[in-house]
Amino acid sequence: MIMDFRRKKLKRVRFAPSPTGYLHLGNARTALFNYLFAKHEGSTFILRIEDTDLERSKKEYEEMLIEDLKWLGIEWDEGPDRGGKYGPYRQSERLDIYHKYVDKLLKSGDAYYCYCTEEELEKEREKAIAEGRPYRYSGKCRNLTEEERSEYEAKGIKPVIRFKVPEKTVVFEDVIRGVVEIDTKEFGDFVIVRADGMPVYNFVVVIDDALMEITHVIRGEDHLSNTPKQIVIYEALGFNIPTFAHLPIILGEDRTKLSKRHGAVSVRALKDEGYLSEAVFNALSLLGWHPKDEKEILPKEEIFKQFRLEDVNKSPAIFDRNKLRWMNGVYIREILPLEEVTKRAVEFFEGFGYKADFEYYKKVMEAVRDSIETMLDIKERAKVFFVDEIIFSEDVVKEVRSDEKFYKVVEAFYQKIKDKGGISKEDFKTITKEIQQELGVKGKGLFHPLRIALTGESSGVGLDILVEVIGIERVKFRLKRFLEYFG
RNA sequence: GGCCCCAUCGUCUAGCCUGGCCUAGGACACCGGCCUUUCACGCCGGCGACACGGGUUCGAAUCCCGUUGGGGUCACCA
Repeated sequence: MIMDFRRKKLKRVRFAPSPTGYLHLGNARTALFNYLFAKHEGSTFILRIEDTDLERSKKEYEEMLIEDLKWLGIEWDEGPDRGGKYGPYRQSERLDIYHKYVDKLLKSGDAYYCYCTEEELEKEREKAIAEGRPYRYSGKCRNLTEEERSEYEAKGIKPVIRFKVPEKTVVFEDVIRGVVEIDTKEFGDFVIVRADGMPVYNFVVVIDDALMEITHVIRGEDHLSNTPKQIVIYEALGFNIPTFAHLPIILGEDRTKLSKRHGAVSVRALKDEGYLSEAVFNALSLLGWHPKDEKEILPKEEIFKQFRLEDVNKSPAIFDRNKLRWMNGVYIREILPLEEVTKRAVEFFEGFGYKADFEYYKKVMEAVRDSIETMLDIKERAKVFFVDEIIFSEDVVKEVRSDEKFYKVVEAFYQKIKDKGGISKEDFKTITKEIQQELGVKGKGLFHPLRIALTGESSGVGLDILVEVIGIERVKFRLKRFLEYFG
């Protein structure tokens, strides 16, 4: 029994963004797949902030990252905002830890000081490119004598620290890509500590993943070529090597890696454009992965249940906005309860200057939710519930004038309601039935004039609902305006 | 350019490992129709793909080789 318990060691995964901008969809998908894996396996999910690039990292970005992740519905067990046994979870706060391991590598001879200046290296690099061969660091400073070192120091050159890469072929098995083999000749001795003393990504990521006891490193395919660099460090330090899973990257419509230049591809932008987090969550989980049956609208629990890393496909995917739009529409009209969609819609109503109380918003949402796909669509679709000053376009004027029944229909309707104190959907139906019989108009011939009179538009929500929601006084007001305008 | 990865409708994908059930399935988009006395939702139908060329095999989307195309990566960024 005790053995059994020990064997069931919890898996630990992490999402490690650098706070250099908004959370974009590529990273969001990586975070999501880590989260899905954690949920499926019952493992621990860690958020770690990779802010060793002092130039680009900003505290504000970290806060936005956390906000966006939470909005998406991704939760972590340990992180900079909530602590945990393996903290701190911000790399800028772990510098002393890194330096301990740098010293260790220096002592064991696995790392060395390098005094080559950036200018020198740049020259070498240019030369290599000119000669058509790939650039690798020459290893010039690998075996400096104490005298040579003191000479450089005396000149005031601040050294970087490089890892002494052993000559070998690194082999590892990636959960998604299978066996990957890369020769260390491909990269050569790389920098692990900058001249300013700040350690570099490929080094710190190893220390953190090892110390935080990460068992599965799930990240974007763009890190595939970094993996052997990291493995040689794991080996030099005697750490356990985690299991790797490199996700296919997400491409923009031009088939290159998704980035800022592809326009609004941050989750923040999606949120502002009126997408629901549930829909984004659902759509993102279908990029590179798919459930066993053909149902695509899936509640989170179902995704947790079915998600398996082994089922993630290898080919990159282009993010399909159209499908997200459609899916968002499904969530708006079918999945979320009316009360909930209305809550989400409030800020948009207010943003459009459509002022009303929650109950009114709810009625409007009930009327329009079948015909909108994002909250931004509310602006056009719900306008008729808020704006009484209708402007008749030239085309409308022409149309009304050219059809004598047009005016008559509206007038007849007005006559029937002008003394009423209220109007319901049913009232509307009865009245239109009467007009149908009296004037001999039906279908479009009947509804179109009323729609124009009440909204100025030739399409929109069901009129029976419209009149009920805006109420008798506003109906009278709008009809009277029409009649006066064309009378 | 070196190295690595990928390759099914326009897009997301099922099938590929364990060849025959594939006349290649689903979804979005698009087109047409039905429902609705108006709008929308919904329903039904249509269009549309195994990158190419060689093998292997009785049989290949599925296995092998090559070609082409696309992508990633080559920092004192992450």
